[in-house]
Amino acid sequence: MKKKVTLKSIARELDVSISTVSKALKNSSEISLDTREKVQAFAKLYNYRPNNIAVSLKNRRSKNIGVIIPDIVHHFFTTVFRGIEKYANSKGYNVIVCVSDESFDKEVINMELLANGSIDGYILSLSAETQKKGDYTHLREVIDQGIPMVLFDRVTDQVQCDKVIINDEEAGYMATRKLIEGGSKRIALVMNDNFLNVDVLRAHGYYRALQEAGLPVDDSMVLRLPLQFEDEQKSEAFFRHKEIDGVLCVNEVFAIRCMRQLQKLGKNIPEDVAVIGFTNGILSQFASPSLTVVEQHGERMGELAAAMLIDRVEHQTEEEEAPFRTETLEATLEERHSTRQVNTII
Amino acid sequence: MKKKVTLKSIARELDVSISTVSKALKNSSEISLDTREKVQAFAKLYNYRPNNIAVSLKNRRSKNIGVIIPDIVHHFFTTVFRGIEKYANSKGYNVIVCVSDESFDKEVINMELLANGSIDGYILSLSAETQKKGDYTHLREVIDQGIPMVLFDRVTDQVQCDKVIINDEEAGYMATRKLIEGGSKRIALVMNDNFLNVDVLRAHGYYRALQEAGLPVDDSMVLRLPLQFEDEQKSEAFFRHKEIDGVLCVNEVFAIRCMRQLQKLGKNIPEDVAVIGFTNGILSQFASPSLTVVEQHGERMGELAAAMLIDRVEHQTEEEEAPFRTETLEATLEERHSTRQVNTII
DNA sequence: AGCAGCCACGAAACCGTTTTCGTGTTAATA
DNA sequence: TATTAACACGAAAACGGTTTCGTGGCTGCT
Repeated sequence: MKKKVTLKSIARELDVSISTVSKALKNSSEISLDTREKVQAFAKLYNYRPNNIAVSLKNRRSKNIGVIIPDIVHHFFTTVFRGIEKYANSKGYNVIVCVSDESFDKEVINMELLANGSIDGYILSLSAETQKKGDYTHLREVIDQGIPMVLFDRVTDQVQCDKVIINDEEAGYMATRKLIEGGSKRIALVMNDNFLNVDVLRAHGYYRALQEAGLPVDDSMVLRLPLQFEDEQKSEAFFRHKEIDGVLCVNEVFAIRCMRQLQKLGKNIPEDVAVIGFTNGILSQFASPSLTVVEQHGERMGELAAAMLIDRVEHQTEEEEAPFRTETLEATLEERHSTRQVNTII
Repeated sequence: MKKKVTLKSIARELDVSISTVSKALKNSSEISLDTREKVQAFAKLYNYRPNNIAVSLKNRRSKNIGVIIPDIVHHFFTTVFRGIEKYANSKGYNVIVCVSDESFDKEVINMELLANGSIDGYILSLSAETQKKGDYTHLREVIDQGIPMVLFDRVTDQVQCDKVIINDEEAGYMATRKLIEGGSKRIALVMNDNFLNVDVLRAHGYYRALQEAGLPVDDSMVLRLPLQFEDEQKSEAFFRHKEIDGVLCVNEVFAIRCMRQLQKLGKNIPEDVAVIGFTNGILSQFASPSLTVVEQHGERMGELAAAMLIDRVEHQTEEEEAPFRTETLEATLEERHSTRQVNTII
């Protein structure tokens, strides 16, 4: 193992001072051309690279951003992550990822782990447990310490910071409208039983569309499932005993599983029952029939979150900060074959 | 924005020296109980947290590990990542992720970005371009600098370091055997055209199984597709003009797309054509018919890679290092409905 | 010759820790 | 009473950079 080449070692070899080496490598005009060239040549030869940690300590900037997400084996979050990583890298930042695993405690621990100097700011999406619990003190503490933070997707208005979301209420409305326009009258909603804010908003949109269309709003048409959809019987019973001709699901996996169960019960999709899910993942494309979904534009979401965070990190001043922003992306409907075409003959 | 509380600020407030504070917080017996309690109480009150960067600089350990993967929106890699993250976190390490995007240049850049102090070691899977190019100097440089590295899945024997792989040749053999035992005689292989080492090994296993069963080994039965499967026509033509009763695909997406195309051509799966893929992802579970796959045990792979890396990081000495290890996990066959049962009546 | 001013460089502080090595005070011992 | 050991703490170096400020030597001008 070769010993590291540092400013000090270069200075020693070349019999100049450390400061001279440092300046020479930065091509400072303070140093004579002769010395500059000599130092630079030597540095190149021995493959000198400044120590990131030392630089970080000196300018109190790590050039790292911390990303905390509930799950990593998950299409939407990886998509967002890709956007974050892409943008961050282009600005010279690295990304440290922590997975909260939908657990409040892990979220807190992960935040603390990163809180002290490791990162310049956070990008995070709340864990299900955190949203259920409604305890956001760990977020506030971090913000109070002056560490910038951007919340995305699963956000809360209990915390003041920058946020990036999609128009979930409108998206839920739009998707439900789509089902109604396709002729569905008895539309079920399948959501998590974990009180995710996004689910609540999507449900609002769903209710609004039903009301507007004069359709009955019936809470028994709402199926609440645990995050992992373990409860096969519950959903099976639901679909068996309900007369349903449309289903809106808050994610892709729910949608696919519902389609399977409906098909097992002899229903044709989309003829008997039309289905729409959220998240335009690989599953939706390859399902049969392919699934109509609400595209959440995860990658743009990630880029935007990273841009907002880095902007704030780099313009941090002692004076009052710029006001917090909430950017809302427009969800779009990706029509495939699990829904019927709009009935133009009314 | 509150100013950070540091050892220095605590020392100033309590009118003791920095060293006393440092020792008191570590509960050193060198410091009187009185002072210890006083300092600890003060630190707790003001929520003191040691600066990670300073600690890193001091002990030349960042407690970060760098993970470089070709893609993040990808079931297998996220699964491995989950294993890495889980293990690393349990040992107090954070994980910095960089995505090479299957590009050689990005792989090199990412490695350099992390090379100087940011991380204590790398875990990486080679990009397709790197494997095609066969240029591994960037890896050797890093290893020469004494930074530990663990390669997983897409590895090369051109580089001496720890590795974690599955028995790809054997897995390819086993999967092909499965098809043969189900009665398939004309078995196609669908692989990447990018010379991934894993593909080559799986192909070897495929050939071996064919030969052993006395089936013709015909190179025209091998379909090579670009990484993203953009070439719909090529595969369509392949399946249209070949008489095929079994397909082995080197990944899940290939398998699903092949199934779709075969179904479009009026083939029944598994009756007319049996299909096996690699990667036990969400897609395989929900496809119709559900896909028989080779389970690669990504999460265990990640854990193992992290364990090997951290072990090496923490036992780094000036003397000669422990010899490099290559750990091989056993792939297993996850049987679902895209294959026929073994024909017991011979 | 005297002075200003520039050039090229070095000393030193600083970022926030850890850790070694003193050192002054007190109590115990001869 | 003198010596010593234990105790409790502080000074300072070190990790590897950046940056400010100072300074010696030289040039050019009057």
